[in-house]
Amino acid sequence: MAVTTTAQVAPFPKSGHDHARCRDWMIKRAESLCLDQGLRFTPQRREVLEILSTAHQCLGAYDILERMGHRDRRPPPAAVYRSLDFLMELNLVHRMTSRNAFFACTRAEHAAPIQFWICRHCGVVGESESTLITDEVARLAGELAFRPETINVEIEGACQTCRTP
Amino acid sequence: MAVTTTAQVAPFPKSGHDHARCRDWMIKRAESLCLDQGLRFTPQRREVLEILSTAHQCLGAYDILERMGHRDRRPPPAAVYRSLDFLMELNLVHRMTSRNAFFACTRAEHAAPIQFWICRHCGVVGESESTLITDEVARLAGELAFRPETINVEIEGACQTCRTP
DNA sequence: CAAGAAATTGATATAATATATCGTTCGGTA
DNA sequence: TACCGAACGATATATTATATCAATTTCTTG
Ligand SMILES: [Zn+2]
Ligand SMILES: [Zn+2]
Ligand SMILES: [Zn+2]
Ligand SMILES: [Zn+2]
Repeated sequence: MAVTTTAQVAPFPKSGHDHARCRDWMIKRAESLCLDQGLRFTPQRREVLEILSTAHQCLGAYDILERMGHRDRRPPPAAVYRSLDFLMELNLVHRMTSRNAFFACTRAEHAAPIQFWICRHCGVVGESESTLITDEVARLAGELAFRPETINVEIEGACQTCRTP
Repeated sequence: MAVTTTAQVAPFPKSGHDHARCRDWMIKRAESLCLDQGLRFTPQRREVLEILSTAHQCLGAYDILERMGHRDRRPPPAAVYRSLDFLMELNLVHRMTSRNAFFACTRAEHAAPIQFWICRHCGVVGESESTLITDEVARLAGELAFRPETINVEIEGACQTCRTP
């Protein structure tokens, strides 16, 4: 495969965009993905993904929990983690390790390892997919005689919306 | 400043190297750094750094705690976190967010943001300093209209020692 | 449909990580 | 010595995550 030096950049979510549309798209994608793989997109898993995709930002597991089940009939913590594990396995949800938080993936495909961008002010998360970074990690790994298995890149800062009031 | 496409790579700690020598070097560096800046390198802070630099791998805050004070007279959790905060402020210690763990920095200077490499088997941590990755992050940030403030790159995998038994 | 297997969820408890608060001690300085 | 601020001790609590086992639901097969 050819190694390109250009990166494909995912759009950072716009400030005025329609969250409901995002959410519907992500839910439909989850449905078809599960259908294809013979997996069950249960109501609980759906609810977790709906909450994350509507929020469109990082949420902690207990933040998600608080929004589930309409006060009564709230599931135990383990249920949230189980749903999150399921969704992360399918790359429908990612974990932001620097915040112990989770967010819904906005990309159609994951061709390569991705980079996460999170705004400190509004908590909105963007994703990019730079092959250049991936290639450089591979090159460094060679020098270090290290075999990489997972690559985690998280950049915190300020998004455009929060810088231009 | 010129932008180079080569990266400066820190040595990954060798399997047979002398931990005591590492530790002594790190302690001396901390001493001189605190002296320069008029900061106090107290016995508690020293003990935390000694533990981390001797271990030469990621340790959780409570792992560090267990090794402090010789069973009796063990400080409370907050004390460890206070020392870690102090040491991280000086870049003498880094936090591995994907593991909620801490390790002693092995570099003399931090010219640029660094990348962390951690072996899943032995827990040993290496650091690299790739300007290429930093530059690419800056370029992506421009496209995303994002202002980066912290860049966290963590690569998990297998080190050479653990792959060649 | 009935029975059994497998996956999912509920319920409870607990582990692991991190912070808040406040009073005391320690170090340097006037 | 008296003072001030940094550091520490003590206690409590918050936050994040997992373990275990029983109950329920769903799927499979006869
Ligand atoms: Zn994604
Ligand atoms: Zn923002
Ligand atoms: Zn370092
Ligand atoms: Zn190793």
